Amino acid sequence: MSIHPILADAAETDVFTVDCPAREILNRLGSKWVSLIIVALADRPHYFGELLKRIEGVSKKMLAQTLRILESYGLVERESKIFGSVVKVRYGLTEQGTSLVESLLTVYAWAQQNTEAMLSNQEAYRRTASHRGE
Amino acid sequence: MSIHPILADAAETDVFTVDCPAREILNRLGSKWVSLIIVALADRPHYFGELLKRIEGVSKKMLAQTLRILESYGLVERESKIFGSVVKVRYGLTEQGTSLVESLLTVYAWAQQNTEAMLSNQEAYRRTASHRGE
DNA sequence: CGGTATCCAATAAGATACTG
DNA sequence: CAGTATCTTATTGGATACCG
Repeated sequence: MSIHPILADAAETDVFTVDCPAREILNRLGSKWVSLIIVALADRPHYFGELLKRIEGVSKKMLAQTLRILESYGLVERESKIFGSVVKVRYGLTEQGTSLVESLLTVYAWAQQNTEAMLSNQEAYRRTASHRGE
Repeated sequence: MSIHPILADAAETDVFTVDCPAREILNRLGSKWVSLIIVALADRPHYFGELLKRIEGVSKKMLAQTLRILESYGLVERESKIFGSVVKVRYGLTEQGTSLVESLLTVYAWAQQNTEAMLSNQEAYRRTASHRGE
């Protein structure tokens, strides 16, 4: 197998280097809620409350905090809308944010197709237990 | 924009659900070293020491621990080889592990192309500081 | 509704030392 | 060389309460 072109490119802005900025970003994308929020916004913008309900398990704190980070990166944009006396805030992907969706969905699809095999493999691995003193 | 087919599929094994197994896996993949190790193994198998040197910043502990997790999932396989009196252990991707590489590299490529813009956007965002009491 | 502030728990990760 | 064990620190995430 030859070296993948993207991997070859990586040798210049080397992700394997400690001070690679992209490595920082990758770590951010890997945080518990980031990709989930981006994927949740993939089809259309959502209001804060909608996201809170759609993404089970996320707290207001984490949702707000993560949206703030994504906004700072320019992946997500806020829009306040007035409804009578209440203000609702709608979040949507920017063009840059949208450009990430396709890649994330590919990983998601992979996860959905491979999770079962991975988990059963893991169980078999544990039963072997040649690596634990039990 | 219509709902992406993958996202539509997701409605069944719903990633937005708290007990979605794929969500757990996705979180695992997002941990600090997992994707980096898989990408590092993309072109060819590596010995433990090679990985330790290639992936800057990783400690022996984290490398061993993460490799153990990937092995348990069946994404990575170990092979011990005898060289005279010393034993070297070579790690390589399984077929399943290889099937993940392409998706990961797409995200990596995106990160490398967008990191600069994101970081400068973030700096501008901080300067605005309309969200901090300073 | 859409947040913030504060405090606390869980987990991930790092340093260091030791082993076959 | 390729780890493991132990301890400590850093980072994340969650619960709760309060605010405009």
